[in-house]
Amino acid sequence: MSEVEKSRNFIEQIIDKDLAEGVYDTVHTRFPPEPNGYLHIGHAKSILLNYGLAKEYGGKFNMRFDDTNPTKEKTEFVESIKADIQWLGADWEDRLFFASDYFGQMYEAAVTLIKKGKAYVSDLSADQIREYRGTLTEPGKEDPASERSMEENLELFENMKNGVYRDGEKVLRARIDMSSPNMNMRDPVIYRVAHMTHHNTGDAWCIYPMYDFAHPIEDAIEGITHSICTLEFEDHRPLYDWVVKELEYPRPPKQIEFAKMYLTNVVTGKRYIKKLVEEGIVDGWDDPRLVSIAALRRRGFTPESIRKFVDLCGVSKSNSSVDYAMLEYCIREDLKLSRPRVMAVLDPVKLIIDNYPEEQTELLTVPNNLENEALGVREVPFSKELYIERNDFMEEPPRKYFRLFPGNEVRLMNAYFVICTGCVKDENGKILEVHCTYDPQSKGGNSPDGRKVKGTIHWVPAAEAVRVEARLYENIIDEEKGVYNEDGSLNLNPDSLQTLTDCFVEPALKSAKPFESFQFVRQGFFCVDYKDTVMPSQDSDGKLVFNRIVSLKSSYTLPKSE
RNA sequence: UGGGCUAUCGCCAAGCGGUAAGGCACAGGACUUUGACUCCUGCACUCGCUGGUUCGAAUCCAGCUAGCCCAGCCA
Repeated sequence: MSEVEKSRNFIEQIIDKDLAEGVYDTVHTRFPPEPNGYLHIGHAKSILLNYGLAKEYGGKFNMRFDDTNPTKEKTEFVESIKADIQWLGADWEDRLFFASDYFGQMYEAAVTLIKKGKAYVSDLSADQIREYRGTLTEPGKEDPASERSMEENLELFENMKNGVYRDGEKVLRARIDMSSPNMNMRDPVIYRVAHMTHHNTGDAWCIYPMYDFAHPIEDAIEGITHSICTLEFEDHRPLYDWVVKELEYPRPPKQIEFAKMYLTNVVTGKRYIKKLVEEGIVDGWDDPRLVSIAALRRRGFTPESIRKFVDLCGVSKSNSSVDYAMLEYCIREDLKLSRPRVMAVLDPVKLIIDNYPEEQTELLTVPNNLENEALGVREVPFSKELYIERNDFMEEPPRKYFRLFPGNEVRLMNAYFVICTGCVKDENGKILEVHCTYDPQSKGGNSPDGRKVKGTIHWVPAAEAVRVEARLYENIIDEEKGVYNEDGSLNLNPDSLQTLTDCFVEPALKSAKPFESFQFVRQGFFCVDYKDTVMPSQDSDGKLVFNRIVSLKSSYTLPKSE
């Protein structure tokens, strides 16, 4: 009766302690993307982690665009990022912020540092700064400008703001320690000159704060308690702490780092994806073979499945790569009880019931999902000519094959028992049609005399079935060789997309909507592709396209015989 | 080679001095209106290595080894 208590991850343990010791009396998190691209599965972990923590502790979660570098940011990404996060179910309520809205406060903060003698304007070029910074093993040298008077620094910084200098001519540096073993502490640049139009502030500013200076201020302004980021920022934490300390924020936020999540055998790098898109190998950043949030959505993953996945993966500080099978498991789990289980024939061959009345069609009422009655029932027409899966018939069956072969009786799912009587082939031996006779007493799939059949196969009515396109997607990268070949070209799996154009689904699916998912008996889970689908209607043929989300676990192949 | 971080089953991941949770994957078996699903069962005498402390260590100490990150006026 008592469930095993779920172990608390290391971040929860830190928060528990902070709360217990009164360091904070609430939990306030945030997700701070730079609007310079689309979100992928890795971001989902960060989003859901931050949102989940806020919810768990009854705190708040902010959405904030970290737009401090106008050279890389665009408004179009702001909208797509918001849409993805909403789809995932992370609710920022009325707390949507832009770092650029704090530029005024950041400027004042910089002035404060200058007045405290903790920042100075440097005349060094980017190259010189690099040179003066030293190397990993050698300490850096003092900036010649580091001893400038406070008054002069104030004037110079104001000039920077007023546009007297060209890009790169002057920067503001924090005065910390040029010989620190931590490169980030060697008088980091905190403000640079950039004459550029910002997507949010336009031309109001020509100086922009650097991440290391801006981020802690953003967090402090918003009252963030736990500023969660990824491992590569660990070395920046001393600088983060330095900023909030020098600026004397009362209850400064605390930075906590966790390991990014990687998925095995999928491409996540923006560079690679850009190349795939440019070369026309994928049809955009939402191509179902990719793992951007939009791609996963298009392929048919549900927000619930992503949430479950992130939850299952856990949080830690060790770099890891999660098996793609875990993601597949999560979507199967979600869909198998929540979506109808319908019949689709991907590789059709005609089945003719010789003793079934020529002109007769009956409507069979079948359950949508045996394990979830709430999903109701639907009607499927049944008549003399049907389509069945080509591999559901074998003229000479191997051992343990218990579907259709001459003389064998099987059940047509939800319909009747049929006994196979043979097949018709063309001159090349290709099977054109399979013949059988049915038992009228076995309607619904059970015989009154109680006899059993070993096999049950799925079918669609030949006349009424809807012709559709099915796409079977695989991960685009070959798991053996990696992303690149030796000559630098991308190493692509040529079978990453298989399109089957001659498929049939039950007529009930004619009204399927974009993003709607179904479980196709023995074929796996499919989702209507919103991008390519043209809904069939009475006056047009239309086009219904299904993307396979994930296949069933080996139900498609015969078990190996001993 | 300076600094920071990480190392527990094929993949994630608990564990925080008292004698290795759980999930995915995998393998058997039962069940089944599809062989899926479901249900059982199995799956680390061992925690990167080597020493030490202790009645007792994956957990503490020391020394190694391996991997990741840092020398943007990116975030």
